[in-house]
Amino acid sequence: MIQAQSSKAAPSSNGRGRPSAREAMLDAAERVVLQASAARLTLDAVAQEAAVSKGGVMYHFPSKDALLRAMVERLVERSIAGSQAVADSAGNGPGRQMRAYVAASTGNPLGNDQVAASMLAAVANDPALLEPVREFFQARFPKLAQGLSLERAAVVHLATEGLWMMELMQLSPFSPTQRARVVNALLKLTDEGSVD
Amino acid sequence: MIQAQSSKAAPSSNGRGRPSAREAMLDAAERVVLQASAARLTLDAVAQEAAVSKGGVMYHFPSKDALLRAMVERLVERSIAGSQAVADSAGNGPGRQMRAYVAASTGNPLGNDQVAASMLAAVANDPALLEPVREFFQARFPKLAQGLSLERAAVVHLATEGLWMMELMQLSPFSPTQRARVVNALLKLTDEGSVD
DNA sequence: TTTAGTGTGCCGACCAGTTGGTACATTAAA
DNA sequence: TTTAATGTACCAACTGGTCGGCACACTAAA
Repeated sequence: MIQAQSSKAAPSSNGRGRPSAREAMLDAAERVVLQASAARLTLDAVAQEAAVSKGGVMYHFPSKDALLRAMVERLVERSIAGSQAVADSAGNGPGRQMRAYVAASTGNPLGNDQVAASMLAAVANDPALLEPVREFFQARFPKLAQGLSLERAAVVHLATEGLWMMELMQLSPFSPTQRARVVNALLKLTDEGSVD
Repeated sequence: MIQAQSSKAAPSSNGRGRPSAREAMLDAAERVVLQASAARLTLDAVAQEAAVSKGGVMYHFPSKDALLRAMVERLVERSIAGSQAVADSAGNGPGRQMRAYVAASTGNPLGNDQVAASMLAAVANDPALLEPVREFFQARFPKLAQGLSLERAAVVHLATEGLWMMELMQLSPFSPTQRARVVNALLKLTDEGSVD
């Protein structure tokens, strides 16, 4: 989807510097989803994974719904930040934004997995929770499409997200070599005018 | 993903003619997922939606896992059938298979919703359940790609699946008009050699 | 033709474990 | 001492699953 922050030096601080147990709990929640399943994302499981009692979890997230909303919120924030980083590092030539996005999205699969976990947990429990993600997508697409035709931009965007989602569900039919060729083709497609 | 059978005249019969309550229960399960969420797919909910007692559900599906596996199994069967129908209706020219697939996948969203519901239930509860789907994908891609370069075929395939998945999660940033243009572009891309 | 038996499909009560959530005690820092 | 942060104990509701029974169709012996 969108690459996360470098994820190591990233935010273990809560607003004003203190290392946040809250963040650790959200991380734990994502781990539960990735290592087990969205259905096993229970408050108990999060507490155990975060090495905290359930009371500790309930303090930061007064309900499971609140936990899920926080997961989505954080994933959107990360996505916005990552998206911004991508935007900054890329120039303004036609297709530059899209190219950087493709590179980032098809790159580190680890950071993306966490994003995926949160999304999965959200859809599984209540699809309406994805509303913020929807807004993010709608806001981002025009930026990515800069300098490209709608068609070209959409195809590249959809294919990139499609690849990500299929790999998330481990449904991708491509070998590593094939995958590399496909990613390359996507990058080439960000050159408006290129034949293939 | 792949369009289902015409879904009306479809199979309400169980092997040898008798209208199958089993199928009705699978339908009910999909409805629960679509109208509520994957997390609310409980045996009780299925029973209620199918207007049957829980014992009735347990008779046909000795465990929840069995129910989920049956959902996946049916979705794959339907997909194979739909895929076959598409293959038959399309010619053998380069890209014909892919074009028919794109048309079918972006066409009736209703049949696809049911497929989506089953997939969602599966990933949410146990991603390993998707194995049959994975096999289906791997077997189908080469057929769809007939007459196309790997790159071209992959991009169209991924974009089509991406569009489907994003719409499933209601994340698509496109207006109906835009969507039509995008689908059109995908269809055009099945003409190897076309610029865009 | 009756009748006893047999298998299928489903019901409904029950059970033990889990789940989200509450209430309150406890601790440690400011 | 207050207050943020966490632990402990508990609960009602729900969950997946078991079990005995029941109605019906069908068969086969009487």
